[in-house]
Amino acid sequence: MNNIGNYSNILKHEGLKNTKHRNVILEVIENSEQPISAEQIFLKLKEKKNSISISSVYRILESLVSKGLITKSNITGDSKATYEFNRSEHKHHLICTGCKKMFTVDGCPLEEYEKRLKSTMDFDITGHKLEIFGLCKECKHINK
Amino acid sequence: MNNIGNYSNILKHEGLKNTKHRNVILEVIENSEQPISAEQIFLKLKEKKNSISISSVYRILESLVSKGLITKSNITGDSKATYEFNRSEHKHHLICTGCKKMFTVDGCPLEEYEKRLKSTMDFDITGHKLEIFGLCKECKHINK
DNA sequence: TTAGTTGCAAATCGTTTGCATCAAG
DNA sequence: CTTGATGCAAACGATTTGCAACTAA
Repeated sequence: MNNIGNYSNILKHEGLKNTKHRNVILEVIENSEQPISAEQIFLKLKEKKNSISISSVYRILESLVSKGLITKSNITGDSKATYEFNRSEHKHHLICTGCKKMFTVDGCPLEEYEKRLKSTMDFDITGHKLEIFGLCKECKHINK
Repeated sequence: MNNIGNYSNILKHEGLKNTKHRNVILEVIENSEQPISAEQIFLKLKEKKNSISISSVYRILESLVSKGLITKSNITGDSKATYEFNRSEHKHHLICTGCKKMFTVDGCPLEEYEKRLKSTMDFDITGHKLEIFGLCKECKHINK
């Protein structure tokens, strides 16, 4: 619950105009427990009586990604992209293949490994995507 | 260069009919150095004078994925899905954000980590996707 | 013979774009 | 005022689907 609806400093710092839509979208993404799709954002704004067109959602998301404020992924296996707030802490997600819920896990097991790769492969590593699949506490018992 | 065009045993074992198309597609995927898209497969078959419709390519890919013979990912960042042969060895890819080439690295740094997660999160892990981004030997000098 | 497989064209889905209008700086 | 932001509808690319013809088992 940070930045209650006020991201103007951040936006100004990135050279983006401070519009209501950008503020609300940043708020929605920052306060979302899970990575969220463009359509889900669009619907959230509708709930909040903040009418916006879906194309503007996409355009805003693109600009926020390009400024590094949020991150885009295509992880769920289906075709929709999802977006998440760029926090300093490094997190990954457990994705339940049963109920499709995502669970966040703190920390990242890859730091050492990446250092090793950097020297053995002569490859400058700038980032990674890691998603772990399985069955959550509840779904493992349902035995589908 | 395994299974030179003959995957009939594998297909029979999975309860899939042994058609020429399925054989050639499996061959193309198994012998591809990198994850390959549906369209690339379609074009490869054309080269090989094995005319097929793009919709059949998608249908075959879907059935091979569901049988666990190949794996589908949406990793490249753009919207196309890619497919790779399911080998027993576990491999990941370095993706160069400069030239978009992929480099395969053997081994996987996650086995221990997953065991730990399994106990701390009460989550049965069945798999994961890991892709590492950066700049390859050549592109890091270009300094874009 | 028959259930599974294919090609084709049309449909769908997520996303992007052109353009005229509008609003923030 | 000027540049960037928006809404709308149309365009787009990747993938899916309905249906009739076909073919492996």
